[in-house]
Amino acid sequence: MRESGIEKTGVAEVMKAADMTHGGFYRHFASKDALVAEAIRHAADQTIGRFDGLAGEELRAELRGYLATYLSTGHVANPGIGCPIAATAEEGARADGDIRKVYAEMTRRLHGAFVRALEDRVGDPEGEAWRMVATIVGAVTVARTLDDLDAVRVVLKSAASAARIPEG
Amino acid sequence: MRESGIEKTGVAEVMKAADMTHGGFYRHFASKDALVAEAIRHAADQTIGRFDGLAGEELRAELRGYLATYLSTGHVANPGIGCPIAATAEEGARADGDIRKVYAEMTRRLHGAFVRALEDRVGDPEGEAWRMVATIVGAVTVARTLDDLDAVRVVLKSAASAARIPEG
DNA sequence: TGTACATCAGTGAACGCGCGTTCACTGATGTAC
DNA sequence: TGTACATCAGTGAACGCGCGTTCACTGATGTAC
Repeated sequence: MRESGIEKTGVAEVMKAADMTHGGFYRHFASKDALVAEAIRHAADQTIGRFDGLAGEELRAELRGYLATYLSTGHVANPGIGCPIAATAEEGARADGDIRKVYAEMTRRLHGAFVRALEDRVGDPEGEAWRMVATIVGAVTVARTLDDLDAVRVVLKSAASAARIPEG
Repeated sequence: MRESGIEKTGVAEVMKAADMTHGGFYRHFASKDALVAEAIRHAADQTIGRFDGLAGEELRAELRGYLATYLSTGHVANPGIGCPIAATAEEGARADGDIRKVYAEMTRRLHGAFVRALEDRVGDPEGEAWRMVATIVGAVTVARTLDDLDAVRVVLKSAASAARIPEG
């Protein structure tokens, strides 16, 4: 879904990836929307769940690694295994019901990790965390529209220098 | 298309909006993809074409107004009349051919306006311009996933203080 | 241990629907003489 | 000025296709006695 878009990913395709026929799908999910909500939740767990329960320097170290990977050409080229916000937020924002909620939770979860990492380090952790989240999501979104790898690198580099976790 | 997504906007719907039946569509466009390319080009002209040919303080004043509108709750709530990058970049990045090119051009066009406005004002106009573009696109993208207007305001405010055109 | 039965994940065909695209046709407009 | 014809935007029905969803059925598994 991150790779081809939520809309374009069919139930049959998902079931085929699990080596099954599409008929059995409704033994597991009430609807395609239920699958989408679950899939986004799962993608969020995989990509930003690693900050849950972390704090202090441990959290900051984890976030520094995260930022380096996030702002890489590999992430730009491979939305399928990357951040679900950068890959599908526009589609998610158009949805309603459960899916809408899952997106709001996911964004808040990522923001929350930055807030915890910045507490006692900057004057306005909430605002500073939002600025960082906006910068990295925007950088990858914008970079993915470009067709020139050199330009992609410049975008990522300037975002990286603008979104840093203060040192120890 | 900005409001409902490119994929979800049908040829029949477009023709109906023009008070016609869908059959006549192909007298005007070779395919739906051709319409999409043209529509995005048009949306880009409408929203960021206003910087073409401007320079110096005139350009900076125009950009300051643009930033104020861009980072507003109105823009977050109304993708249909807002920035095509923030509304459809994820879909555009998945496309190929002409559509892909239109997106790359549009992003470069917005970036170019910021570069011209920052020349002789900052050390690294290219990088600084990319940082600003990433920040505002990311802020609106992220804000649209949120379901709480107060949180939206915080996101926009911190992006606004991070993306400023230097005075005078 | 062996038999009868209930459960339920998975199958595969079928459904209704909306989509992009095609096409024979209409009818208004403009040009040639 | 009037007539014959070409052009072409727009109509509306039809097409093939892929989609989400339903459903009667299968067959393996587990439980009760």
